[in-house]
Amino acid sequence: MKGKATSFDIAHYAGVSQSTVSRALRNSHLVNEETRKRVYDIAKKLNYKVDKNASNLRTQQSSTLALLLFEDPTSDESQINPFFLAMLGSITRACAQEGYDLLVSFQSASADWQADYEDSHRADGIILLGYGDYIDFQPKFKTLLEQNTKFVCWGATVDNRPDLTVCCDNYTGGKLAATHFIAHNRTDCAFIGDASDHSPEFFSRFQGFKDELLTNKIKINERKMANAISTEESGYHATRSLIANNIKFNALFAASDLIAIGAIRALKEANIDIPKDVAIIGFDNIAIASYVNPPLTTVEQNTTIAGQMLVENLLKLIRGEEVKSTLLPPILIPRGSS
Amino acid sequence: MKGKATSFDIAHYAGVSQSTVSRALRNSHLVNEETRKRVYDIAKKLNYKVDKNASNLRTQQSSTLALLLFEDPTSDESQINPFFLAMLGSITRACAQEGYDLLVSFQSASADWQADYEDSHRADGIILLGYGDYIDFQPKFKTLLEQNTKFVCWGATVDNRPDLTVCCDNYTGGKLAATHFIAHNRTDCAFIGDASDHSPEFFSRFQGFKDELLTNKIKINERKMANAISTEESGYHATRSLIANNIKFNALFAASDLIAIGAIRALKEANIDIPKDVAIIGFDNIAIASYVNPPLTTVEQNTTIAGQMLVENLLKLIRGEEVKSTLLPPILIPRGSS
DNA sequence: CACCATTATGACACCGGTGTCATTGCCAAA
DNA sequence: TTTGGCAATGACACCGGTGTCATAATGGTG
Repeated sequence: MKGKATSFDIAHYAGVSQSTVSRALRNSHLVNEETRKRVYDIAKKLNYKVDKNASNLRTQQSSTLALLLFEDPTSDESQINPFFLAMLGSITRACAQEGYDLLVSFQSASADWQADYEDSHRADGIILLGYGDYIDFQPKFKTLLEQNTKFVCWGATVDNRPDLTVCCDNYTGGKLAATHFIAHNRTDCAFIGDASDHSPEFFSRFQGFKDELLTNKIKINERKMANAISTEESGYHATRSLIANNIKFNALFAASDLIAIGAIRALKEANIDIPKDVAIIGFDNIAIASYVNPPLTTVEQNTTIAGQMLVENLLKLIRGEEVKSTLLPPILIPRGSS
Repeated sequence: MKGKATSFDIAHYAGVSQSTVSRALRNSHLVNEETRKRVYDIAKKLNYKVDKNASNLRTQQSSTLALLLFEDPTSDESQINPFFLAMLGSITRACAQEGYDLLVSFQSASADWQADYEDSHRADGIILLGYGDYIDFQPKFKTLLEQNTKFVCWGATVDNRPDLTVCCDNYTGGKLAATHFIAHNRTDCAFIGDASDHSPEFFSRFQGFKDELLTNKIKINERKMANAISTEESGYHATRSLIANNIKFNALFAASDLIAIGAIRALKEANIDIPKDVAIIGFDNIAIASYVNPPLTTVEQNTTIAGQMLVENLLKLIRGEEVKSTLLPPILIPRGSS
């Protein structure tokens, strides 16, 4: 046998028509049990597999989802944010569970990625995953909506369409951090992250943090805030600049664990003890968080559930079912750093 | 316009035949420059994308590679081995660079995964990635070879076909660890991993370690060896059992970083100081390694290069080019734990 | 025995491209 | 004027399935 077997080959050996083979293999009730079995056996013997391209072409769907990972353009090329890797893992699992394949692709936010995967019928829908400056995304979201592309995204809000977003309740997460500091009498707070609205997730975390402090009549000094993107390097430098400017604080809320880990490095270098001098709370609960020294107190986002929700909601969209907006509850994980 | 635009729509608007549209969009020199431009403009306006299913069906190839990740069946469901996540990241990048899409899928070693992706024309080739008991794999490798499926794998050797394997030089890596211990006068060595040949990678690491010690007239006591799979938990328990059995050693070589990290936890709990009482070396250099306390000395496998080599070799196989066997050089990264 | 419903199957168009071959128009060489 | 060659394009089969409609065989009923 040269090349791979087709349904015609099976039809030939089974002495039936190709139509019947196709039906038999899809367990149509229209085919005789005995015939079905004969076809199955021959298919197995020939190592036959349905040609997905032909099948997809005819049925106009692919049983495949595409995951587009947007990287922080400034981040180190060789390392991927562990939080997204964890998400990738859970999304892969969720897809497998639902019988879908997953296409994974890295994208830069500025590129022309809109709709490429879905328009070309490579995927039935798209999952967008990334921190970053979501302002770049809004016009592209519009294009996607216009073309009726099925997609969901993590974190970013798409205007007037909360059903397209799966997101941790970052605001409440920020409040949890503040509550924890207050309970431990650490009220001289600093924040490292991005308090502007370029990064809506970091922004919400900060808002929750600030508001909870205010509820307790504590104000956060603007000088005790530094910008950082979600990398260890960035957290390190932001913290160093606070220290260099002789800014004092006894509590530090970092918008992500990577930032927090960078901050720990900077503080240690400056001989500032954690948690005695400064208590630190991060965000995400990436795997590393429990292994750093001291172990990092953090606000957990459950990536397993997040991945499931993204896949589940996207499939609902594809099937035309109603989707409710999804806010995942954060949990504070107290460890040695606070 | 209902539904997505096809090349016939473009042909209609451009006043040419569909054949010409197809040629124009693929930059055939057979089409007039002016026509090409007109077709391009209309395609852009209609947001046209070539239907990959139709295209793949006709050309009998998919510009897609499949990555099958085999998990240690006993490992925690929710966490993925960070080393493989790093590999996944680099493979994704390498694919993108070569203009290939990547299908990612988790598999259990025992399942019927052979050839599914390639036979169904979803992918042109397969990358197999996983630690684990490769004995399960051998019969499946045979099937793949018989069916002329294009594949490469990480770590596992496929009989008589070294060209199908990309692998770190684990033996040399093991020697590096031994050399380092000897240089620091730590000669009372323990090993945690799997010294049997169920796991060829761990086995080679151990062999290299043992042989280098022997070269220096040092023998490793069998009682100072414990089995573990590549998880933190497993490393923790293996180390605890050594301690419980009152086995003494001043150097510990762990077959992977996760094992080493588990070992660190067990040793700390037993108030054994690292590196004063026991020096530790791991293997992989996962991201966490530099953040644990103390920072873990380890033998690095360069995941970026590894991913590139896997993709590159697979593409060569697909194109029918010759592939040489690939052994990647390990590097010892000295840190605080030794 | 005629009639109809039911079951099992075959024939065929179709999905949207790609590749081959035929066709047309035009210009230069014979 | 005829012939040959080239550039540009169109017509059409084909990739390997799926879905629809037509058809054949079977059995039960009046």
